[in-house]
Amino acid sequence: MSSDATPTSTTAPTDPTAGDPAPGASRPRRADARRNRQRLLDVALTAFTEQGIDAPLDDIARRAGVGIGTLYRHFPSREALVDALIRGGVDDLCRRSDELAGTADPLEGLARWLRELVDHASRFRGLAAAIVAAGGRVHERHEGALDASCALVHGAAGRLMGRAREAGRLRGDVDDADVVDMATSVAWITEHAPRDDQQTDRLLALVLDAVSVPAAPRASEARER
Amino acid sequence: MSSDATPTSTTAPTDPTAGDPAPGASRPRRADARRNRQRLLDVALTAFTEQGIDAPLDDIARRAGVGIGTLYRHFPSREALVDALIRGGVDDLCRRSDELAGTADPLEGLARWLRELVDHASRFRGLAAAIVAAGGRVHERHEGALDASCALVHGAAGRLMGRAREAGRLRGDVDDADVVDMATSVAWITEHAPRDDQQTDRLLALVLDAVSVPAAPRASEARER
DNA sequence: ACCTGAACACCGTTCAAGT
DNA sequence: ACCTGAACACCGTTCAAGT
Repeated sequence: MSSDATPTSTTAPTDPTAGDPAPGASRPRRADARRNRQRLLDVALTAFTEQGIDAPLDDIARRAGVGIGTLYRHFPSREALVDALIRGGVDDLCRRSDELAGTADPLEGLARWLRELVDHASRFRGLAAAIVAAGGRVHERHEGALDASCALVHGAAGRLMGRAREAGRLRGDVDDADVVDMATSVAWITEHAPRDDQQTDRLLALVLDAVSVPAAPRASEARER
Repeated sequence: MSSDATPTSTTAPTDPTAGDPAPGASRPRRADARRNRQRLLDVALTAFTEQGIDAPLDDIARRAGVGIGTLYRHFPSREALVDALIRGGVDDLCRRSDELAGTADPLEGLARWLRELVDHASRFRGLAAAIVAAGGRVHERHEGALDASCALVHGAAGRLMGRAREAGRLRGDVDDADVVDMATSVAWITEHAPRDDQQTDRLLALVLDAVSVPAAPRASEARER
């Protein structure tokens, strides 16, 4: 409760992507390093929330009371810092995907989840763009720090979409990644061109409408021509 | 033919927004100023095409053979430079809107135009984001240099959408600006996360599908409940 | 093992001095 | 009326020197 947004547990022993060294086992850090890392995360969260994802890094280091070199030691790129901040939210989205897989109406499950994805991508200015960029950079050598989180999100989305498709409620010809991109771009639009309060819901409803199949009219055959 | 992309005629006497001084009449410039301005535009077009909309301005000035101050004198902001470059394309879009208003199927006219809008917004990296940002910044005091172009685009889109709506082919509850934003975000997605060649068409088809009403089934009444 | 901050690079923007 | 470029500000990133 002290900080309502502890982004990552500082030592997640089974974090699949945290370890640069022996994968899987993130060795214990020195006490001051742990403290510095956590301070940086706390300050960065505030800075990104206030100023967006491009907030100056030296500001963050200074406000956290560490040298700029320490920031770079813990987070070799801005993206790595962003990833550490959103990792908790990504985990939440994965969990929610499993929960919502139990929804009676599979399309409603997908709809709710996409809405949570949009909220997630709206956490700070610039995040939606970073997410989409990570999604479109799978084949590069310099792997982005957000790639793993991005893959998790796409996986979670895919599970719900597979279910909706099996139930005949999702169009067979839509690309799963397209749906994730479109939903993320709803967050991006709302961020750059906020027009009114219903905008996010309206746009998301449009996306869902476009990719879904109406509830079966008679449960037998429904020729669509 | 010397430069296949002369972005603006250097002295458009009736350009509605070019004149900072007496509106409407852009006074004749000195010969060297005209030349410098045109050189800057030529170089900027190349630079933006190659490196995206964030290409360094001093590079552009140097390659154009002028001092950086000259660039700023002609284009007080990066956006002003971008606007000058796309103004021709915006005019084209407005003309095309009028032409396509003659299409037999009003929905197809809209579809074609939106496809051209996407191509326009894809001209250089970063442009789609700039367009959406301009569209969402109408109420600010520091008016963006792209605002006028953006308004023209929205106007052109609105004409085609009004026509489609009158013909009963566009859903009554969709916001015109939403459609423009969604189409532009298609360009943005393709730019950041290019997955395959059909992506743009696929995404745009989704958007159209979401906002359109299927061709009237029997021409009489079609209760939607 | 970790921290520090000076040093460098890069880019945007202004403005005094010129023609 | 227009051009120039030095000067300043700002930010990212590295790395030698420390503990």
